[in-house]
Amino acid sequence: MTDEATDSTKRKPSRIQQKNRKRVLEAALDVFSQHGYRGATLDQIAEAAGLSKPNILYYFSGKEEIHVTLLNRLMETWLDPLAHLDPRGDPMAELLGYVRRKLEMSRLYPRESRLFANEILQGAPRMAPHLESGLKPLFDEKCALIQSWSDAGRIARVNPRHLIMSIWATSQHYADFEAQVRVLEPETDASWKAAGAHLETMFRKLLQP
Amino acid sequence: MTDEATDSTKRKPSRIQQKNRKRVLEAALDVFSQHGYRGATLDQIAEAAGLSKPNILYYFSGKEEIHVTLLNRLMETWLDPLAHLDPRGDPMAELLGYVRRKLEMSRLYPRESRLFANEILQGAPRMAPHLESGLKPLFDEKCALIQSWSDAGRIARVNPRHLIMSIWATSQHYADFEAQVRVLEPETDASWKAAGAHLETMFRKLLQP
DNA sequence: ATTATCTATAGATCTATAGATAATGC
DNA sequence: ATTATCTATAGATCTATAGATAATGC
Repeated sequence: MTDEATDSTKRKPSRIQQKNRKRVLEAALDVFSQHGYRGATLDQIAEAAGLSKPNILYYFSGKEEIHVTLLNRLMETWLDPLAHLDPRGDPMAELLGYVRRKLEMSRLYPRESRLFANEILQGAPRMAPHLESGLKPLFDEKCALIQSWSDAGRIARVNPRHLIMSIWATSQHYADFEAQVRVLEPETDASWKAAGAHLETMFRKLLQP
Repeated sequence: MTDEATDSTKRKPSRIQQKNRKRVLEAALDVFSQHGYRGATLDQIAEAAGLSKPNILYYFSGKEEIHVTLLNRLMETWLDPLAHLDPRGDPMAELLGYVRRKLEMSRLYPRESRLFANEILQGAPRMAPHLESGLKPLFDEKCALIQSWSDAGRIARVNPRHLIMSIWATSQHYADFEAQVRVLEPETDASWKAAGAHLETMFRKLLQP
């Protein structure tokens, strides 16, 4: 037998397979992050990907599979900064570093941030399981870590859950509400710098023992 | 002449007109806030309003008019807490009061919060003019006020624009990301209390001169 | 031989309107 | 007489598939 033992229906993806699947996902990220799941159409994705609509459905079984694939891929990237909160590091440095990395992700990956925001905003219909299985355990673990730092007096007394949520809220705001930020503070570059300084000050003061 | 001088095509709305328009708007708030503009359908709105679909279009000229009407109405309510930031009050009390009122609005009007979030997230296609004409002047005015408080040493040195955005981000997070908050912190009542305490502490520390 | 792409279109879903009928207010 | 509601449906938009044709890899 020459099959790969795991699944006889699966063939190794060709070069073109891989490349075109990536193009579709890249285009879909654009479209889904801007219009949400239902607001996005295969036509828009096809146009953005430079492929025909039926051709897209040759690579993915349907609209939903594209969306789910994106969400699954992003989950990991998205949790990465939190996962790197190091129990052995200096608490203040670790937490401020986390804030910085999180803001950096908003700056560099605003589409990813908006894709998630859209999904959560609409009740997380396709991501609820992932939140339970992926996010929650990590969240609980890091809350315990922060709690231990707080108990040991290495940072101020603070509610770990709401601390983390505040970090998410403030950093993601700049990506998710970009259309509003742009109106209120048109100087983009300066704005990101000022945001970083502001968040560092805010969380430093909050956490100072 | 017996017409009302302003617009001869307009008649005073009947009792039923007013009541049914309200029912439609109430239902539409439900549906739009959950699915976004394109994700919402007139069928869903009609169902939620308990009216037939053509009947809804008897009261509104189309889907877009319903959405725009909602956004226009909400803008005022939404800006109200910021508008009440009083130059004559005690700076710290005013700002912490603002935080408290803003969080309260998230708790009491999560659908309104999500309606706005959806609109902004998708680039504010139907609200950009309102942001410029309604939000921006008020925002600039209050930023100047906060700056003057900061300059006078009555609160700590702080970037007013990013302070306000942080207040928005943290308070609205609890409404907009409710689906996620629910997973991570299932005890709803306790969560709102803890959120209030957390935000008060955070902004008090930030603003303490 | 297998993989990739295209044209054409089925079938579902949605917004909106036409036109008839019922309810309401003088 | 005017206002409100209903049935039926036009016309647009969308997802997905069928089936033929072209390109690629042994």
